[in-house]
Amino acid sequence: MHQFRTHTCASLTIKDVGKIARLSGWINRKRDHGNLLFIDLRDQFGITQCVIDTSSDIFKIIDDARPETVMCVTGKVLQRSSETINNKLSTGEIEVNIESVEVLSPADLLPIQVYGKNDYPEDLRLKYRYLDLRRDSMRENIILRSKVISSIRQRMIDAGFMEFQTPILTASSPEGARDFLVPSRLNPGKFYALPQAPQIFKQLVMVSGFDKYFQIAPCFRDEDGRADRSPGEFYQLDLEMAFVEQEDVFNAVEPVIGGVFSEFSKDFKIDKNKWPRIPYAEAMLNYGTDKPDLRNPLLIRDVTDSFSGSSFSLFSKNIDNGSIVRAIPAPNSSELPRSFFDKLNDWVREEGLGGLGYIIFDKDSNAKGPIAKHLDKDRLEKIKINLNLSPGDSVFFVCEKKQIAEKFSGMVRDKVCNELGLLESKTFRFCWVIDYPMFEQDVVTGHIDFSHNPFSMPQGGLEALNSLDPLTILAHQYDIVCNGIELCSGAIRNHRRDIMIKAFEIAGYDEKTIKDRFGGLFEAFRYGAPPHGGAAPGIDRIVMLLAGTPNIREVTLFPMNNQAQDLMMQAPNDVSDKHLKELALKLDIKDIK
RNA sequence: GGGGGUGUAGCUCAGUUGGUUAGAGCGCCGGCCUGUCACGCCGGAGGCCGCGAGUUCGAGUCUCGUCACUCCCGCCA
Repeated sequence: MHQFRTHTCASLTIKDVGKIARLSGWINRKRDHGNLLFIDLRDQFGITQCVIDTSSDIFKIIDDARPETVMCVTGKVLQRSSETINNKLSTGEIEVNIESVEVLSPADLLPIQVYGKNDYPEDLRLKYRYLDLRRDSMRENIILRSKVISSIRQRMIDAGFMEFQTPILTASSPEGARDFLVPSRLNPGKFYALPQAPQIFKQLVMVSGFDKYFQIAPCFRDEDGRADRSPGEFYQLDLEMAFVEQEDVFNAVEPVIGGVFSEFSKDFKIDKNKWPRIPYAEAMLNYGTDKPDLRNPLLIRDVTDSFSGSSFSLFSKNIDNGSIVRAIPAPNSSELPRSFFDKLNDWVREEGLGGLGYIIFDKDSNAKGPIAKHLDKDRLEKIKINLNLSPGDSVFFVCEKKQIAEKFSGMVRDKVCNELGLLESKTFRFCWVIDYPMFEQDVVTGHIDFSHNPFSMPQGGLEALNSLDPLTILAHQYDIVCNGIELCSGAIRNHRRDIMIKAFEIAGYDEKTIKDRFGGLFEAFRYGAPPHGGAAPGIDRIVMLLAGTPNIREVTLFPMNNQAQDLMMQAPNDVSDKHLKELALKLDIKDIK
């Protein structure tokens, strides 16, 4: 007989009755009836009830063992009587009568209970992560993550992509987030950086002549965390393809991500059709964000015309000074109490907006509310048509400079949707947001810079850069958004030195800057680079959505806390003077604290 | 770096207007119990009320500061 087990804790069934079985696992739960003792033995796969009574000479060993003790039990598989069957367990029709036992590893008193559904503070859960991971929900999430990654990998391989590894110790990149630095012993005073993404490497893979590349790639960025963003590190499905147009990338990525969501989302609806392609400008108008949640049916409209030159001077004066008015519909809200409108108004004020105008169209389509009387019939009618309003609907107005109006109209759209319960439930709604602007202007300094990343190909190529207002040039740059969450970012890359030089020139950088910052890639483009493009879906966020959790730590094996500390490993940690000396480093922390 | 929330037993939480010995459930320890599977019943241990000042005859409760955790803003090409 095997030293540890003949079966897992989920595998014994009625068919095994009468066999001698050996199981190893953790004591999930003890139920002590004095002369009769039940043990639920647990492993990754399930739970098997084991039973022993006082007549046995090993009773005391088991009676003394604490929950989470690891033990190996051997005994006959017994059929349970009909009234003692437990339908919640796959093994609920049988139990193992313990005839011998070996304690493989005793457990001390537990800082957090494994059994049960209690919540525990996150710092405790992180410190004792191995206990937390034994609990059902964490185990299920981590197994889901493993299956999702395995499925993604298989789908990519089936689609003709090849998986490569790119360096972890690499050069610091001047753009983007702060780098994690690693001192070089052999090159004193110099540092490696951990890659923020394998961006340049994957482009070099294309230049190297490989046609389709992917990698489940760790990415390191030294930025503060959020609920949906680990401080430090996260994983992307990094992919890149040669000789492709934008639609080729979409047609490669859509079935992989859509397929994974179909495979692992139990009772959620998923759009089987081609995902909508929403231009950035359209997203900012209709949804007030470049991360539109399509489960929300409300659409924002521009109603600047309807207020321009009206007797509602608060808005019309602002319009004269360059503000615009955006309107958010609130269907079937005319009968709601006054507090519904006041609360929304109070809320936007707390968020920093001057206030929120609104008009209520009652059941007879009469316009009510503080600003209705300032608008004549034609203006009101125009608003109704513009927003497709019916009697009984209301509409909110944000009057501000474009950027602020977009932001707040988007926030109000979300809020109204939540308040009215309009969010489509149990569904994943995907879209591509396309046609991002290539450049943006700093509001304060007026400086023009890349809006997304400098590697994207401008639409219209060199000619566009030479002839158009930079702020009107779009990039072959795209995101996947699912339920209002940015899942993926990608682009058709700029593979031409002449276009790169021009694009950087517009952003105020000379050729030397390109060489200094992206010398390896820029040099590579001298020797024949294929047109290429790709994308990088975030693995953690995909798993979060599928697991139904808003917190990334729930789908991460060993996460750091918000201060970027690993409470279990106690990282980051002090290092010895010897270690520092070897690296030619001296600490000087007083100026920072 | 800024703002919000939380901090009482190992854990989840209650604690009235500032007033006697700070409570409950889970867990732990002991006892009883041969069919439970959230087993049940009886008993017990366990408290720097995050920490430090202050107001007060008196502070878990009020004020200020500070620390920890968390959420958000900044940041995340």
